[in-house]
Amino acid sequence: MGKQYGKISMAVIRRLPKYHRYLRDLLDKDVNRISSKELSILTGFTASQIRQDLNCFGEFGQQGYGYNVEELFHEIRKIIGLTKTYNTIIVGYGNMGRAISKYTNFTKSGFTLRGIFDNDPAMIGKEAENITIQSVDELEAYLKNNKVDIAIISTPRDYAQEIATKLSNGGVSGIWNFAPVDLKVSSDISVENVHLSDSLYTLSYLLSQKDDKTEK
Amino acid sequence: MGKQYGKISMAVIRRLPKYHRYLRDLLDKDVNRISSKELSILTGFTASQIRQDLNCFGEFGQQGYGYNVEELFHEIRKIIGLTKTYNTIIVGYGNMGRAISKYTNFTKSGFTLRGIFDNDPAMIGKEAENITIQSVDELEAYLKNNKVDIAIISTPRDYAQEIATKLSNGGVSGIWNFAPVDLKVSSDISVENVHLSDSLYTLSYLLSQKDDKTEK
DNA sequence: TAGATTGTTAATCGATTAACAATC
DNA sequence: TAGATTGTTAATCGATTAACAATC
Repeated sequence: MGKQYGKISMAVIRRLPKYHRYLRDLLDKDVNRISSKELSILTGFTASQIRQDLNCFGEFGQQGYGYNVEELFHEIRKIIGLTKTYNTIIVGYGNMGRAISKYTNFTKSGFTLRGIFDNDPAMIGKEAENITIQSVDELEAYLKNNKVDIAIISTPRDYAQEIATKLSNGGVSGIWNFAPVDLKVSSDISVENVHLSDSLYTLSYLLSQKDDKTEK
Repeated sequence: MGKQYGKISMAVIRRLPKYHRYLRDLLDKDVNRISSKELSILTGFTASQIRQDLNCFGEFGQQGYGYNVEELFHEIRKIIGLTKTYNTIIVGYGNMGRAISKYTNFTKSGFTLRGIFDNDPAMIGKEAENITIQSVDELEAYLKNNKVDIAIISTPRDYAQEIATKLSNGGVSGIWNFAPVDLKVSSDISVENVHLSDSLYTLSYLLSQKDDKTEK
């Protein structure tokens, strides 16, 4: 399932979701065709870059016409892997874990929540999102019996690595990590980090620099 | 407050929080000195890159010795702007807004939550985090009377641009945006996006590519 | 002093942009 | 057909890596 492409740079890969977003919007507005030039105005990428990006995956356009929005949208969905479904679990059901689990967009997109794990005895056994919250102690057994594609780590910082190791040994394919640490896992596992404080700190830096400009 | 530096690339800026993280860990472990070589092992950046990065902001090291951990940590904090405090508000108090507001790390770091806004009548007037939730209708008046450094947008997608415009007109310095849209605001405002679905889609792409490798 | 490691310049690598022939 | 726009190659730009003199 899904085509295997040559070596695609992370820079290109991280632009794919943005193409997806704008193409979906265009589709919602019943736009039929779009040129790389028009798409460049929307996305802020150059037309040249857009054509280069798309050509990593195939020839989706037509000279003199541009791209068919619906067709390109579906191609991008296939490229990203959104035509598949993913068995997902959440480990760490605190504020962030809950917020993620209730983010309906994900389930709608084929990321199906199958399990919730926490270490708080007060929580274990309760229901959330139609799933019974399990103890993290049962995580390893669960992984033996169930194929998990994506595990979401939303535990406190100090538990994250330990959980990641268990997930890694348990054969999980990918980890979506919300804990503020860089996980060490075997190289056959993909880890995507959401480092919120790193993001906020970046904003902090930009603001500090701005202050100075206006002061001088 | 804060030094004004030359043109620093975003690539460098986005590495700063990672330096911050590892230096804090080293400080916690009472490590006194560290060389670019040792730091490269921890962070995964090359030693050369680390020295280049740090030299954008000053000469913090010493030949033959390396860097003093405590000193470098505090320099990085100053560079990022973590020695200041920021008046912060949250607009959109759904699952994500709540999760962010309870993320104690932020308040500890000097990001002080001053206001919460939502458009749900059932919520307005209630207390959360010792703050009375206000109606978004009062946002503009609030901005007239209060200096807001950072506004967090965690509204549904379709409200985000409208809110961003109000924040922009109201003189907010920076926006930390959790809504899955690219906001159009005046160029003197810094916007830092947390596009969760973009992040998940990136992971999805990586998994799709992996599947194929193992199948062939 | 000798060894270690920085700060910094030069070389390399990769990503972005420009240009244009092919063609719808 | 003429105009538009792609796919793709070549040129440029910027970021990373390597090298090394300076010096603690």
